[in-house]
Amino acid sequence: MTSPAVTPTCGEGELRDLLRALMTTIGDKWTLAVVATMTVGEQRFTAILHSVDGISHRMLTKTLRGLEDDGLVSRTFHAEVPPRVEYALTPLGLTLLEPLAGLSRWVEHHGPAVLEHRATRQHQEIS
Amino acid sequence: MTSPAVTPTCGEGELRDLLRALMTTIGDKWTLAVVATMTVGEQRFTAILHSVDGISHRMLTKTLRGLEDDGLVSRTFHAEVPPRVEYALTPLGLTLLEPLAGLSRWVEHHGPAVLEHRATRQHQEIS
DNA sequence: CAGAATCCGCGTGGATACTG
DNA sequence: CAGTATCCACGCGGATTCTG
Repeated sequence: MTSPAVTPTCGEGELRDLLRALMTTIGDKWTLAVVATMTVGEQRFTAILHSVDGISHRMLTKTLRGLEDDGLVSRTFHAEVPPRVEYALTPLGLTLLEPLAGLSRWVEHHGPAVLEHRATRQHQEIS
Repeated sequence: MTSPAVTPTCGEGELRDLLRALMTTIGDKWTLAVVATMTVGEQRFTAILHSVDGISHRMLTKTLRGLEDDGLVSRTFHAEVPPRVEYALTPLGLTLLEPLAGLSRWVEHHGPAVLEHRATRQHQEIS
């Protein structure tokens, strides 16, 4: 058959463009890991820094800025000494977890198959 | 509350790592658009090239290579003159459309809200 | 403790030209 | 028509340093 019955929601270029814009955001190197870490609740900067493991100081700041700009994460600054900043998923951010879980399930089921395909690539890599 | 009830599937670092690896793939600049285009059925190289609009010759090749390596897209080469190559989503590739549609729905509902947040960013950009 | 600023290497992606 | 190869610019991301 030349026309599969599967027709996902994306039909117009507008939506596809917006979709890709957000995918680029959450698909970047650290955003996903940070969001995953924050599902456990409000976290301090250094707590996230240590949880994510591998993320640099600077990248965590940038990632959180991005999430904050998107309205997915709230930032609460406590002007104490020493200063304390708490981050948490906003209601909007929480809604993202559902489709994200769907993707996660797909990875659980088909991820290994993808990796096998990558390993046994047909067009062998040049010597 | 400090511990939301939402606990997505991702709990272990293993899965989160794999998830991010695949997110990076499908979240890259063109993969999503190409997959979306290919939901309509088997396509020739140039057909996709014109459908995606904005993608360069070279990037389409690389993107298709990636999808092929992942086993999401099949490549059929017809040794004729002129040569003809047809690409189609594999069964595995088709399974990806479901979670992708979930994400697409999220973007439909909450995407505009995200864009508004981006526009009215709290920490004003320095003059 | 949180984060802004600087420097820099590297990968990505665009334009172009060449092959089969 | 489909794909590869080369060149090059830009932005991401790491390491480091400095401030409140």
